[in-house]
Amino acid sequence: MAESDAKTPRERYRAQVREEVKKHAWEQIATAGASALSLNAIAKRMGLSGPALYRYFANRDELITELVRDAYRSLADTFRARARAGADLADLAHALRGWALDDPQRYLLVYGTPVPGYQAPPDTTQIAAEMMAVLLDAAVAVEPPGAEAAESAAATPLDEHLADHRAWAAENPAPASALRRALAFWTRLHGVLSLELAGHFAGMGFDPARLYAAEVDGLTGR
Amino acid sequence: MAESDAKTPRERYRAQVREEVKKHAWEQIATAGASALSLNAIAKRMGLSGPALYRYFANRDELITELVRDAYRSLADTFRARARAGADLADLAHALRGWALDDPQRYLLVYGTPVPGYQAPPDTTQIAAEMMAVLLDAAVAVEPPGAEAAESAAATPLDEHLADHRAWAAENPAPASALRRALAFWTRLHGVLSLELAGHFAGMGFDPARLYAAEVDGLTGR
DNA sequence: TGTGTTCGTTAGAAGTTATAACTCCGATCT
DNA sequence: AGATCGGAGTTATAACTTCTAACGAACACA
Repeated sequence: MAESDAKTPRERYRAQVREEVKKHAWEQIATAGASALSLNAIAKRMGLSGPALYRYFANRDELITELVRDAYRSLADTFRARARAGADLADLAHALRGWALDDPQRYLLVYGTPVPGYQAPPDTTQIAAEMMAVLLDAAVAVEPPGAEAAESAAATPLDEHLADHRAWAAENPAPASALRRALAFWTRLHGVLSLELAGHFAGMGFDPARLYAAEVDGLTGR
Repeated sequence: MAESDAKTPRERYRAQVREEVKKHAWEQIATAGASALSLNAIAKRMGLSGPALYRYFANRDELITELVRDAYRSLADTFRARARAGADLADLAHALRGWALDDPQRYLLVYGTPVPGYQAPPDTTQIAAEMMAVLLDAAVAVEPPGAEAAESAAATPLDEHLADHRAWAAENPAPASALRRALAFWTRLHGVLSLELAGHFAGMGFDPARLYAAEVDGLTGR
């Protein structure tokens, strides 16, 4: 959708084909995972011959990177939309779970196993930073009021460390306890989600949603 | 190591070659990830011709499954060894992190992105159950004494759910609060570890080890 | 010493990504 | 309108991959 605002008819057509390629790629990924993504198969399903796709994507990696980018954007968009609608930390957690379960492979494309040498393109880390900013604001909102001045609850060792290493918080003046909460939100919920999506809870008998909800409760002040 | 106790010389040789194949496979995985594992490349490095390896592994999947099995066993062994040496929950957490950082791709082979249709072989889920048993015992050990009878701390909604869905705890009579603690141990530490190994903390400025330590502190009763 | 199993080989089928060279259509410029 | 130039799609091809089939040679064992 982002690159469909083109001037020339050629660019319009080009953007449309790229979009169609990505659509087929997502379908393929959803059923067989990203590692099984085949440019040839996509081309054939589109009625094209293999090498034709190289007019639109330099190589397989570029296509996958583009999919990762779109996935990141999708998650950041839902986060931002929810935040604008007044969502609190618990709402964001619920949105995250919904987004993940809606298309597990999309979640795993973002947060799953990377290839060893892979370096995320700068704009995706930019998007990730935006998401953390939204998360951080929500984390600040649930901090007990008046905590900023006195740092009411005793600062943990992690708090002290984060107070000195807050590069990722940019210019957000959130107290260290909020940084810690935002970080825990991310890692704990990802912990439950990724194990659930990978099927590691299968056969254990309990409901992952309850475990998730319990972590959310713990994160939002019980 | 497990299958090297063979009778006939042929079986000895066979087991030795299988072991060497796996050794090369691990090297390849460590540098390029599991998705880039090439039977052909392994054969050439061993001075063999491609199809020769099919005498030892039915196909690529069987080799990878075997590697996953070995990884599981390795993790379960270090857990069990530590537990036997009197390790508490914090020690187990430390061992887990060491094991993961020692060979990130090995950790990701166990807990990383699976292919959609993949069903873990029964014996690996068996090994996973053993690990949970060790974890559960350690979780029971840090429960406040006298909790079993009165369930001292108020039972959370998750506790009630786990009390009714404790299939994975087998015949372990641990209180629900211990089940919850063991589960949180697993998901929270995996959350930090997997994001760290996947490089999602890169550029954020803080030290993942501190975050990990903080989660361990929270898990072991502060 | 003979016999049969197993190992390793080459050949080949059916995939994959990716490049090169060529045709052809369409948009733009004169 | 007509020539031209760029981009789309084609086929052919190279270099990979997994995996099967058929063959020869080596080795253990009776």
